[in-house]
Amino acid sequence: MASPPVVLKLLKYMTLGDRELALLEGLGQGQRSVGAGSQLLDPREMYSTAFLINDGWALRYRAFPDGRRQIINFLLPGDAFGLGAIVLSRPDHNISAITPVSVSPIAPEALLGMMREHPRLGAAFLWSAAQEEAVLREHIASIGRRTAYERVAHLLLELMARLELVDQVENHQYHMPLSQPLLADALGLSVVHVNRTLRKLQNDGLVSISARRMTILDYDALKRVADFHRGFLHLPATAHAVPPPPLTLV
Amino acid sequence: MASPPVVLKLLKYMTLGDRELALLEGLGQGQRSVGAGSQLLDPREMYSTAFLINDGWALRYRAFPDGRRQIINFLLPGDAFGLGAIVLSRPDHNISAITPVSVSPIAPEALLGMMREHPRLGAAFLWSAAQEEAVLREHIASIGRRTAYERVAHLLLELMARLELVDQVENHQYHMPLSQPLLADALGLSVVHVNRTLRKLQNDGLVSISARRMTILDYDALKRVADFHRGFLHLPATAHAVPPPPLTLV
DNA sequence: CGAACTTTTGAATAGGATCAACTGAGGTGG
DNA sequence: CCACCTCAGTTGATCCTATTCAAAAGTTCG
Repeated sequence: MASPPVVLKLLKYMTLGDRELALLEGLGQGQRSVGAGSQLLDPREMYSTAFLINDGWALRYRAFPDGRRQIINFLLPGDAFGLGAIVLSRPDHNISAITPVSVSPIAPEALLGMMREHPRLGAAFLWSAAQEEAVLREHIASIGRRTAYERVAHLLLELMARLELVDQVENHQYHMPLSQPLLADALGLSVVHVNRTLRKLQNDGLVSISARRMTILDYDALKRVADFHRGFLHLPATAHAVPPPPLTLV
Repeated sequence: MASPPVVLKLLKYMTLGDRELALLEGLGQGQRSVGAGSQLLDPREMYSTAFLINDGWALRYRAFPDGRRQIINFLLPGDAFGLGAIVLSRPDHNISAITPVSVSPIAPEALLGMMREHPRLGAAFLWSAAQEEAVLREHIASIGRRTAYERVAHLLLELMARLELVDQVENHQYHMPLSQPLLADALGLSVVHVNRTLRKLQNDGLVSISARRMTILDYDALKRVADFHRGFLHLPATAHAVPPPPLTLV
């Protein structure tokens, strides 16, 4: 069986020993599946347990009383959520499933214990959290100062880079289950404008989209447009357009 | 002598014992001061040590090649920065001092050690980090979906709420050293528009500004305009317009 | 097959940007 | 001591990016 995405991802940061790998795989126990659209986290309920996403996409959003909403970030396989449970009582945002999603619950104390006894694993998780925060920062830069065209370009590259960490990109091509209304709420744009912008990116020959498959046709041009830097993923080796080969297992 | 701001802040989350307080105060050793405009963190240099802000304001920003820039967040007394040093090699953003700033260096390992041996202090720091991330999320919601008027209103309330944590608000009034160009880069607006928006907030009788002093005249109206929720600070007690009294020292 | 949603396009509008100009407050060096 | 520079704040006029409104056509799915 293939490694769960969280293992694939952490291996991009450091090599892990057998014991560490076993522990990580152990986290994947108790998988449960939820359908597209399910609420995974709700501010009206208390935090309880955290989850690791094994498969599928989810989104974190802030809803306004008048119906507006802003998507904070997308959660991909290998990402965790709900870790606020360690120190907070109630979430301040929603998380819901975009596609059918498979998650594994993680007891926050178990995670803390693991981090205490295996500092290298702890560092790997901290790296993952730091990376997520970097994504948030770049998102702020995007909606604050990039034009619509640049914003969309940047998001498409960010998603590709993150999916590469879990080996879900082939030939600059990946499955992208986001509808245009979702993109609009993520990028702070209207649906109409997202549509026109995507169209223009395709007309300009930078990307090609069909049936939820995204193909990056001109990576370098897109990178230039978006001022995209793979460095925000904070990979240990020098980052390139082509992802580094996974580190060898011990 | 008054408690350093980091102590004031963490006491809003939980009571701390004598030993814990002593350790915290110990972090404030080795203060150094830098002038307004100094660079405190630069992506061109490697991460080294982290810092705790004792006094003054700083800002974290992402600079674009063509001169645009986006301010990610403001750092106030009691905030830490540079903790990425624990797991990352190089920052992906800049931090620079807005006012003269006094900082205390913290060796990342010392912090980790303290968290290991004093889990309650560890939880308090995690709370502080979670709070900072909540600010980032709300910032995304702001620039993504709030109008200019709402955005400015929200920022003014956010700053007040955060300054309350370090006892720097009196009578809905606080020192606000941000120029309009800075506000513009933080809110994703042009300077001209920030100016007009601030003017309108004053004409509407919601706030009053003079000589870097911000006075919130109509907290409730402002809160309604901005859809501001004090809950994003994740204070343990129910949050009110008026801050809860500081918890008694053990 | 119909309901609900997504994608797409056109037309009109508006929120905010850009350009330009003037004022005032510090700072600095001759 | 004042000319000169820079930067913050302000206001008017114009432009444009992105929104809103509207409507049609394609998709998905029970």
